[in-house]
Amino acid sequence: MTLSDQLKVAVEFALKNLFPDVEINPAQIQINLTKPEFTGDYTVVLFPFVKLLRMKPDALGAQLGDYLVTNTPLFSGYAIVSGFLNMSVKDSVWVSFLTENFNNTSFGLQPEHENKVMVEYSSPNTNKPLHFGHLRNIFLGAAVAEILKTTGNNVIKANLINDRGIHICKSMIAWKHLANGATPESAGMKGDHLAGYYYVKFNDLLKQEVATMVAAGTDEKVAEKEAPLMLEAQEMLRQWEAGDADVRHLWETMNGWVYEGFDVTYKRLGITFDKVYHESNTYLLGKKLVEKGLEKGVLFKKENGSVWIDLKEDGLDEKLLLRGDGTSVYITQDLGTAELKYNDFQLDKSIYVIADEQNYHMQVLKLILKKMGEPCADGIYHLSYGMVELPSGRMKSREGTVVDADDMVDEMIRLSREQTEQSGKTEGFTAEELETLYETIGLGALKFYLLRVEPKKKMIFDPKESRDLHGFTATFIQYAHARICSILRKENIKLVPGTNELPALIVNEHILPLEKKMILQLEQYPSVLAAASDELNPSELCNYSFQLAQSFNSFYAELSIAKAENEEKKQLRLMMAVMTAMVLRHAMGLLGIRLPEKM
RNA sequence: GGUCCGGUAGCUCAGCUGGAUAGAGCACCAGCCUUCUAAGCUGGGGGUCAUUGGUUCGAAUCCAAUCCGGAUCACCA
Repeated sequence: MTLSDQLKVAVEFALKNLFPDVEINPAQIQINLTKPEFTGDYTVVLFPFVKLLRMKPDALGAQLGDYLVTNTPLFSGYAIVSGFLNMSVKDSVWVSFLTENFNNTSFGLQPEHENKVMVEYSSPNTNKPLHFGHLRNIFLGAAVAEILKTTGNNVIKANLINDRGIHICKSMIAWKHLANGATPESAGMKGDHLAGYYYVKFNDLLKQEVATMVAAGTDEKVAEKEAPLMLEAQEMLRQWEAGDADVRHLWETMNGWVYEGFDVTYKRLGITFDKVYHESNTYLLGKKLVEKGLEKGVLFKKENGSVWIDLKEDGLDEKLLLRGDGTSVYITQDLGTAELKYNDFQLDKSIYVIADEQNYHMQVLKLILKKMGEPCADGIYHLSYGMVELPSGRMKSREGTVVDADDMVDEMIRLSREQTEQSGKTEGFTAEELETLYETIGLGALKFYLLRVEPKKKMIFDPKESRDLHGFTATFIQYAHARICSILRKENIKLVPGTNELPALIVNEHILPLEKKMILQLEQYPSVLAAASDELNPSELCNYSFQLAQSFNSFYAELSIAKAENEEKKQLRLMMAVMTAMVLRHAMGLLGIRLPEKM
């Protein structure tokens, strides 16, 4: 239990004892951190009780303060400032918190339980390489999965690969027409980039066809639907669903290239999955569900054979679930996948990390499953995040403004190399260690940049700002960690969790403000973790870690650890340093960001 | 038009289950390397928390209306 929680319980108990006749609602007890400009550590807000008890704030504060100081072992004193009761925590409490926890590898973690949660993220299409928008998705999903584990959940990380559909057929057709049998090897390209190249080519050719038809007098909308290439793509999709051997063969070959390309990128990003789903395997399940829905009368058929659901009662519209020609649409396969996931793992919760442009789609998906009485419906949760935009506006593949994921990673690593070399800090590393360091810094900066903003907010990716390795960045946190490691090296302390040996001590000295600020922040970590998990919000860990590193840097500039005033102080500060490094490592580790020991 | 999301410093963002004088980073200005790593530290300027009204001891935070920006409402995925 955190100190803040302990104080809350103590206040509740105190009020009950002091005023046994008055009913007090525990939810009204408000504990804040005391603002730095006042004396004290935690603040009890007195106003809610002033009215209830018909007492003046000062009188109430004095009674409550006296009670807490006398009847709990936590506080050394209190001060009342305009309706706020500021409690000062005993130095000995801070010291024992440190001694008990500085080396505790499960600090902040909650016990495991049976709750099964699937987090689906990444979910690429196999017609083009990963781009910058995918990176926000991937980092967010991976981080949320790790964060959920800290609160004891049994987490399954899943990737759903969108490997079928008309868009896939488009790159296949362009490849057939133009590639002359090119392979990733012969073209010297990553497989995903090769497929993406032909996807773009298809759209170029289609545009030409449409332009020709419009010039010949065809209506533009009609031309877009009836251009020969478009008809060819639709025909290919039908052949694919019918299992045509040639089409399937080409499809398998090209998808194989794309997977090889994705694997390279995932590996580089440090991203893994426990389970990979392919929509080519799930869309038929979706079709079966649609049939079931028809039998149940939840769905209905129109004259041309297309299948729909009526959601007007729920304030939505009619929604298409199966085309007139019997082929699936986007939501058909999603229905199947939802059911499959649930049956595979008996999920309590199924989290979809998907951009907010699909809020409506996800709302409809959940509603349809619910109406059909599928048990998987209740656990579906859409973790909706805002799109990544450029300062000039939205990224569009057709306009070539999409930032490629592989290029972005290269650029960040190149940048960290450049800045490390500029600062002349390359001594004492082997060439191999330097490469690792550049990757750690570059990738860390990229992940942090994308995770530091609250997920639901749309974010602007400013290439200039993202190049900055100062301030609110992973680099700042990595640097603080490297400084701690440097100190510990000199003191011959190895930073291996659970093995740090420092003498337990009783410090009689006064804890200085800079010291207390750090210990107080360390004490917050469990509640920060819990909040990040509750809200599925990794940015809380970014904010917290940055503030902790900031406090350490201030502390570091003012007070020496190695040359502390006496041995007791030195041990105390070493414990603080060890614990800070461990907490930073843990928090950043959840985000997939490594902290170097030297930089 | 309906629904959903956002609007806080020049820029990017915290703060939003109501609490003290609204915080960071970047940028700008002035200092700090003979002391554990200056990718750092210290200080400074910079705000009508979109607007208006309401709720109350107290509103950036809650409610209502309005304005601005975005997403979405396809036999695309």
